[in-house]
Order: sequence, then structure tokens, then C-alpha cells
Amino acid sequence: MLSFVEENYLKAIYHLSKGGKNSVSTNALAETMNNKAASVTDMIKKLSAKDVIAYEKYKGVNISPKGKTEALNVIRKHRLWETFLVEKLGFSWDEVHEVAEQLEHIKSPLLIEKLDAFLDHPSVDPHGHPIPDKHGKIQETKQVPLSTCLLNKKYKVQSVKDGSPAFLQYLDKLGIYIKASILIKERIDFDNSLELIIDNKNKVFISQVAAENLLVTE
Amino acid sequence: MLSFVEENYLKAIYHLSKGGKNSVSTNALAETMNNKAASVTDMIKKLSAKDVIAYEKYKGVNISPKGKTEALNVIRKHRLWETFLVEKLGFSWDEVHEVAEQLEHIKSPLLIEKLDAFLDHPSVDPHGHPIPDKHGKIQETKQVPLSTCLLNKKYKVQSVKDGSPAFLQYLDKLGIYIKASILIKERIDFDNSLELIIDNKNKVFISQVAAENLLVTE
DNA sequence: ATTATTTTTTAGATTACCCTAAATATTTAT
DNA sequence: ATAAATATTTAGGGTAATCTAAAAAATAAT
Repeated sequence: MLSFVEENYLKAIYHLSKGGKNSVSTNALAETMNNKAASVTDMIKKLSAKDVIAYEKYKGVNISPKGKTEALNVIRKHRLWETFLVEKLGFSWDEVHEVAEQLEHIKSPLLIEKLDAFLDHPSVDPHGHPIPDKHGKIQETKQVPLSTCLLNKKYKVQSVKDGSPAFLQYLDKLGIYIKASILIKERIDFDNSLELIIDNKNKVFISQVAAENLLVTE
Repeated sequence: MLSFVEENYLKAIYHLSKGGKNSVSTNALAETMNNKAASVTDMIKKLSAKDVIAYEKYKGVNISPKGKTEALNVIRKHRLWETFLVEKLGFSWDEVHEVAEQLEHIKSPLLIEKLDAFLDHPSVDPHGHPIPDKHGKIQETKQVPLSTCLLNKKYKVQSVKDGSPAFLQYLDKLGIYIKASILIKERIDFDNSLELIIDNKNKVFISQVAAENLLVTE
């Protein structure tokens, strides 16, 4: 059984390794966990002893199959709770992360089964991120940053890369939301900002940074 | 800010002191917390330093006004979550305690506000226990154990004293639930068991112990 | 190919919560 | 009112998760 803290480390390793593709350095982990490298080394040893990561001194860590399953389950819980908070309790999408960080550690498989059913088995959370099913399977869709898209072509907002409240509130102000339609009217050479048409009617300008964090499909 | 463990101690003190009326001994606390008395003494000092209890060596502890407020808030959260689990997720009343023990420690006043509204501001939980309002106010109703009631008089089940799964499942089997109507047909002298009529139709027998744990009003 | 820099690990402490064993205070029984 | 029994506290330790400072390894730079 993993502790709250261990679950959080594992989740960070999963994300930093892009789902297990890369290995993760001690410093990178220390950075995202807001801990010192020495503390991370200690924790790495514990996680390694529990067989959720593979670790070789000075070589970084790799998540194991068992660790991936655990991480995906925590992510599943996080995203189901976020969906609950928005869909059922009326939270806005920029308010849910902190609370879901706590709720994701509740241990009760039955609770998650029932929550999932109550929400009608959602496939994505309020930020457009896919919700792993109970076996850890994720339904991926090939999304690209809006910053790489063509002019005068209609795209659909699928998810946000950065889920920070500041960014989400900014999107709210612009009238941009998950599933919104976007067309790039013009790319401003000066700063790579974009002029957009949202839902075929509203004209807004968006910075390059913002466009890089908005993922769309055709 | 209280830790999970501190909140659990405080809750136990609140219950053992019958809402702050009595003082609580180290041993009693050790018993309900499943800890050793020495550990309790340590924790008592911490809680005392945080001004949630008053403590004098060898004299037991008394919950303070601040401690009472904290305890009631945890109890409020516990009971709201139990209500959610039963009303919205379809848990049965004997399955919710363990999960609510975890959920009650989630820190987010906004969450509880919204959960309360989502549940339509319930006044009692699935076991008939009153839910304190956000100011810690409890709406008490004067209930008596069925074991002390008169023959051939109609009573209404208000709550269970013992919320153990075993007792709750037993009540399910007997067809007894919160708000059910009960009439005592006969008291068996041999073992003080009772012959009951539930909802004016079903005849069942109930042991004295069970009758002591069933609280009713006229 | 050394030296300098960066990264990672080790050593030794700290806090929260729990333990056992021993000491001390309180209560009960004679 | 003193001895016996019970309750409580103190002393000293252990584990989880963190830290700082110092040592060691890996990487980068000349």
C-alpha cells in the first residue's frame, strides 16, 4: 500500500516520464515535488524497494509496470473527482485542481466505481484530459497546439496543456472552452500572437504562449 | 491547522465527552483510538498547546470552545459525505462509515458548502444522526431507546445508536429503517426481547440489545 | 585529458506519531 | 490509613518524510 506522499511522487514520475517513455532525473523530480534532491533520493529508494520504479544510482528512475498501474489509478481518481466537482457541484474548471489533489488519495475502489457510474463513465475531465478506465487504459486523441495550426481552418478545442487557474481564467475571459470552435484569422508576425474567431462569431487575440497551451483537433 | 490524526482525536474527545459535557480520561481515549495511553498523553499535550482542549495532568481533558467548533466541523463533513454516498452514489447505510472516515478530512470549505447545497441541506445523515450546520449548530430531537418504550403505542425510528455494519445489516433483515413506524406488541419476560409490528404489518422479534440501540420518538 | 561545474548521494538532524518499560500519581480496598 | 491496584506520565526508541552540509560521481569545458 502506497502512502499519500508515495502516490504523489509516482504521479510526478509518470507525468515527467511522459507516461513511462523517458527516465526521470532526481533534480527534475525535486523541482516538481518542491523538495530537495536529497529527500528525493531517499524516496526513490523506498519506491524502488516497493517495485514501482526501477532505480540505478546516478542514472535516474524509470516507472515499472506496477508503478504505471498505480499512477494511472491515482490519475483516474483525480480526473473523476474533477469531473464530479464541475458537473455536479458547480465548481468552475479553475477551482478544482487543489481539491482533487486531496480527493485522489481516498482509498475505496467501490467509491470510484460508483462515482464513475454516477458521472456516466466520462472519458475526459473538465480540462479535456482523458480519464483512464479501471484497467488503466487511456483513450488518446492526437491533439496539436493551436500555435502550430494553419490559418482559416476550423479547429476544435480538446484540452489545455497548462491547467493553472490563471490560464483557465484567461480562457474564460476570451470565451474559449473545451469543444469550442476556433479559426485562426491571422498570425501577427511581431510577437506570434494570433487573431482568432471563436464559434464563428467572436474575434479575440491570443498570445503565442497561450496558443502553445491550447490543444486542438481538426 | 489540525492534522488528520489530531482531528480524529478531537472527534473522539467530543463523542466521549458527550459533546463537551464530561471530561475524558487518557485510558478511555486510548481505548477508542486503539492507541496506548502513553501515545495519548503525547497527543493530549499537542492538542492542549493548540488550545482545542484543556488539560491538567492526571485530571483528564476537556474540550474547549475552539475544539468543539473544530470537532463539529469534522462531524458535519463526515455526515454530509455519508449522506452523499447513500443518496447519490447508492451505497447502503452499512458501507459508508469507513469511506466517510477518509473523506471527512478533506480541507475545502467551498467543497462542503457546495456539497451541502447539492444534497439540499440535509438535517440528518443515513443513520439518523443530526448534521451540524456550518456554524456548528445541531438540531437535537429528544429520542429514546426502543427498549424503554410502552406497549401498543406507535413510535417512529429516528436513529441508530450503534452504527456498526453488523447491526445495520440486521436491521435491514428485519425491515427496520429510519422513519419506519414501530409498535411493541409484547415484551418477552425471559430475555427482554420485543415482539414488534413494523409499518402496521410485519411482525418481527428483536433482542434487548438491539432495542437499546434503536432510538425512536412518539 | 584534466579541470570545473553540475548532479546525485550520503551523513546526520528534525518533526509527527506511535511504541515499550519504568516511574509516579490516584483510587480502591482492607 | 496504609497497602494494593489502577491510571497516567516520563524516558527512551522507532519509522516516515523532510531538511542542510558535505562527499562522490557524472558531465561539460577548456
